[in-house]
Amino acid sequence: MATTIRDVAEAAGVSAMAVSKVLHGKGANVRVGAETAETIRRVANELHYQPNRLARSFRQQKTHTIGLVFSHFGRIGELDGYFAAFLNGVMSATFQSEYGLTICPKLVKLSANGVINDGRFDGLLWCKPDYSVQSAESIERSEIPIVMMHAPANQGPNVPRFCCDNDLGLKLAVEHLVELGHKRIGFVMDEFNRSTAEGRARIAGYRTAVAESHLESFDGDVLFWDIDRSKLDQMMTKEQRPTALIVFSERQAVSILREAEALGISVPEDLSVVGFDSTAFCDTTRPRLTAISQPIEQMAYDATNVLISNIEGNPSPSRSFIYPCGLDIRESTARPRISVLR
Amino acid sequence: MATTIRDVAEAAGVSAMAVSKVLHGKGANVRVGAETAETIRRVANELHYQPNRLARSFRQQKTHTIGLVFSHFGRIGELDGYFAAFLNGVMSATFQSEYGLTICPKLVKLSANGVINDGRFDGLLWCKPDYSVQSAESIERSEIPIVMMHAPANQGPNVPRFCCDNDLGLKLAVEHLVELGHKRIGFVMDEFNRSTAEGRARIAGYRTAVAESHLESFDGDVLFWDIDRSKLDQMMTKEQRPTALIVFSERQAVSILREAEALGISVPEDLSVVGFDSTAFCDTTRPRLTAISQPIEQMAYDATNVLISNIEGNPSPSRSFIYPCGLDIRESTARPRISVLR
DNA sequence: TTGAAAGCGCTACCAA
DNA sequence: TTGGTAGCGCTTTCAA
Repeated sequence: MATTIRDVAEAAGVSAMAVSKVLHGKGANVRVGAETAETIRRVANELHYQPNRLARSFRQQKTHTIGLVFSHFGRIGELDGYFAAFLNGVMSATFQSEYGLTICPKLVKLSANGVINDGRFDGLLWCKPDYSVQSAESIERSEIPIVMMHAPANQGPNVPRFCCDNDLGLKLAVEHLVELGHKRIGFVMDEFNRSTAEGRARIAGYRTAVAESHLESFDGDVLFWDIDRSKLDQMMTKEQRPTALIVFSERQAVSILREAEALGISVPEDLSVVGFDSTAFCDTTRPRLTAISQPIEQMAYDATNVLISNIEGNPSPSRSFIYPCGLDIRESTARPRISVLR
Repeated sequence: MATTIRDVAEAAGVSAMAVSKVLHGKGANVRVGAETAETIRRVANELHYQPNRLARSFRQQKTHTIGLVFSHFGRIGELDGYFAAFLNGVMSATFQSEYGLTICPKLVKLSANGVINDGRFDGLLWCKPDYSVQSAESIERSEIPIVMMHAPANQGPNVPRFCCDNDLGLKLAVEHLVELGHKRIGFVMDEFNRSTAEGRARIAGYRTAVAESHLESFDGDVLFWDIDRSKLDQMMTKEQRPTALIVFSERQAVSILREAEALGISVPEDLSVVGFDSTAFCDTTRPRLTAISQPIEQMAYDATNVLISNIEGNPSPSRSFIYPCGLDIRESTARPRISVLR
């Protein structure tokens, strides 16, 4: 069995309290002389004493661990920089403050119910939340701080939320394309994100931007693409086809690039493509991908730090943190061919 | 304060034991009638009873959590598929068995000492281990199972270890290049991995493969590149320059591709490049990257499952699990230009 | 079929 | 300057 604080105390001829004080600085009133302290440290070392973190956490009601919750936790994409950037931000903040980071299974089913108040975490970072009633209730009843990533400002429970300015991002993308001479600009996303808060926010941003640029909307301007891959082909063979597509994510944008290649549509000559989440990855595609940027790592870093502040009793007012989007122009966008413009 | 098992017991007019039995099946000797059980469940529900996992873990000495240790935990690469594949394997195994997964700070400094026996984890997955004496001692003294990833077979502590067949991988790469007509093949890696077990294994594999193919070794055949970027330029402007480079990782291979582009060296015409870790990412580079493959996700999945088996008392014999490498030929390798062959 | 008691390892609180 | 006591929430063990 592992050496306990009592073993050390006994061997050093002192009380358990003295050991706790010397090794962990606990026990505000307790004072220990320099010699005694030295003995305690020596004995602890000799016995290979290892403080039991579980017992300490239990006693102190403080685990120094943050839980990471994804509303849908499938696979991590190998093909985009999003998760890496996100995790880099989260890890750098948690590790700076010497917290641990735990990723839990089954968070979907539980709607985080089982995780919010089970004592394991000092706080929860919730990424891409859904807004089921059940979740909202759990969150309201939470005894630990919660912070949300990619949660639009004006819905859901009242916790700090971090989000990029989707409207701005889409506006920049549409304006860039319009400047190049595009008149028919489509938006492509996967079926899943149709029900996501972020998905809806981006569709809305797209429609607003298109309207503000006085472009005509057209049939199938928002394409849900992952179910039926032939849709893209159908769309592109129409007489009046879009000359540019804005795509929900890097990953999906790459799929579009490949699909276009397979269909003999050359990017950017026959079709301009804009992605979302401009990471280093966009420089590796061919052609290099023009993309809307959001400062993912910074957002994750800030969100985690706000969470930690809240945990440590410096509450930030529960409010929304909105980050501006940018547009990184690379090679996948260009003037449309005249022939296509009709 | 949170509802405890005693609150429930009191409200239901039974003992705490009865509640524990009904809600968690604990207490082998305890029996509870169907009606009483129903009452208990109802009351627990009404009071929003949430079992305290910390207390349970503490009592049972079982946390249902696995610790993830990296010998050097800097940033996750956004530009390669390695980490995503690794984490996908680990997560899918942990979550299937309903374990949690914790990533800890400061693992470098502590050499995992502080983490091995502090009660937080049921087992440890150690990735890319170094072999300091300190680490070895900690591991020997560990009271929980440990499994190692990317640990060569015949060195370090006696725990299950998972590794790819680096010799085979390098052999395949060299043979492929020799078949294409290459005579001078270099190996490129970063300074850090020089001291890594895996780094040394790959250098050794490279040298063996080159020798077996009866190629002459040459000055600077193993290039440590990240410190001094001009080295590549120097090497490529030599009269007798390598016509092909095998690179330690995807990420570094991409850097080489870019550097070559910047220097006006065209790949694969003037220089063939082979990477290590063939993930989907290699299809997105330009030119698409020929790469040595190892089944990262499968290895991570298997390693995690072996760890869980060990935790749950079905020890696998502590032995090495070696996975074969393959070679995925894409576009970054070709016959060398005659002019270069001299 | 049920309950009481004891204690996991540690630290807040109170007493000396 | 030091130590004892009690108890965090739960479950193991023993008694009824």
